[in-house]
Amino acid sequence: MADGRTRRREDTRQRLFEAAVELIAEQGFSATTVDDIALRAGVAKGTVYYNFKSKTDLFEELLRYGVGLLTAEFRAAVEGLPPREAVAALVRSQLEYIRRYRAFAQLLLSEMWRTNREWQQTLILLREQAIGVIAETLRDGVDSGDLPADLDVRVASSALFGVGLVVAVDWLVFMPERPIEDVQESLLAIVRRF
Amino acid sequence: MADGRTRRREDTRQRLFEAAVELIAEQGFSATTVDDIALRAGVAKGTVYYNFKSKTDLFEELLRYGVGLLTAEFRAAVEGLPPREAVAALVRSQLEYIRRYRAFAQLLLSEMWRTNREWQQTLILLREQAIGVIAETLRDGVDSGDLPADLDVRVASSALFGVGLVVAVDWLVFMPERPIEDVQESLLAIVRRF
DNA sequence: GTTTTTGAACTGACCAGTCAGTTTAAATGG
DNA sequence: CCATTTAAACTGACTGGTCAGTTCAAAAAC
Repeated sequence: MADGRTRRREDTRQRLFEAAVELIAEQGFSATTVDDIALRAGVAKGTVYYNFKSKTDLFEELLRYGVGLLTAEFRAAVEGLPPREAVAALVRSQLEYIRRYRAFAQLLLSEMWRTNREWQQTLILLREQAIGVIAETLRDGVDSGDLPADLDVRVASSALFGVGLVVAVDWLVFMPERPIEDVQESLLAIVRRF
Repeated sequence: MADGRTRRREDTRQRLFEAAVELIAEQGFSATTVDDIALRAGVAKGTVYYNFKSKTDLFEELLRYGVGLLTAEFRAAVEGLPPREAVAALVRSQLEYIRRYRAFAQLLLSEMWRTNREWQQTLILLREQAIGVIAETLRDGVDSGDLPADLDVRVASSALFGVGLVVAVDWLVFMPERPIEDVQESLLAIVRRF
């Protein structure tokens, strides 16, 4: 299972992910060359094609991987919490996730609302996956009466997701010196009405 | 001033802007070719280079033009209004602007939080220009006591701008059937605490 | 007659993807 | 143990295609 080969390969894929996510967040997908990615990851170009079908495939797997992590954190964060606290926990975990994987968040922000790209379907699916966890939480809150009955769950959950993303990335890009607690507080204040 | 020649030229530039903004919003800057832009604008490739120094130059002028329009609308919207109404007017005019120039808004959303692109400086400057109008309005509100004295104007104005952008684009991309009044109301609800 | 646009041809840089060859980890077997 | 074999993992030069940007003569618009 964890023999030297698979370990080595996992390590290579990880390094390729990291290199790709940074470069694509900085420059965008098309402006990032496979040579760049290989160079930053410290591997040969051929290795990229040994590990991934194509540049696009690398990107799609990267999206799946990153959103998978986020979704898992969301699920862990709300586990067993009553609705209102669960919402606060969601906001907190989104912020922490974005601080940790800032480049990935920038990449999502850049690509999430585009149209007509080849990976668009993948991204819409992943978006629904992440927003789905938020929606479940809000739904529970509405059903249990903790949240207002007239709350439009679909709208509220996608707004929550989008607002968190943009506020967090804006924070990291333009006012990184600001402590995370402040940002948490501002976001929760904005969002407390849910 | 407005003779037939300059008018014709303005018209050509306008068509090039429109073609470019749509294509770049869909695909990103690098993936959009000058041939594409000329084709969609219904113009020869040579015309692009007669009217603009380069592809990058076209893009920068486009950013300046689009943000200039937004800033002008902001200014017109707050003209003579008391602070709290002015904030509502800002939100409303941002939404209407984004509905009208959806592709440009998508483009801003994609490019605004990137780093290391050639036009990054231009974009930061333009961002400050637009956010500046919001900040002035909030500042006035704080000074006159209509808004809480402890409001962090810098943070609040950039949050206001970012939240409006992401909520509006999300609306147009994922729930276009939803009436603008609903979205206005949700946004104002989120933002009313300012 | 001047400005603007056309359209086609051309150049040179750049880049995704390929593939024949090399290195490395681990399995085999003595 | 150590030597040999195997195939997985990686390498990097190379190819074929693409595209930004240039040029220009001729036409169209004013």
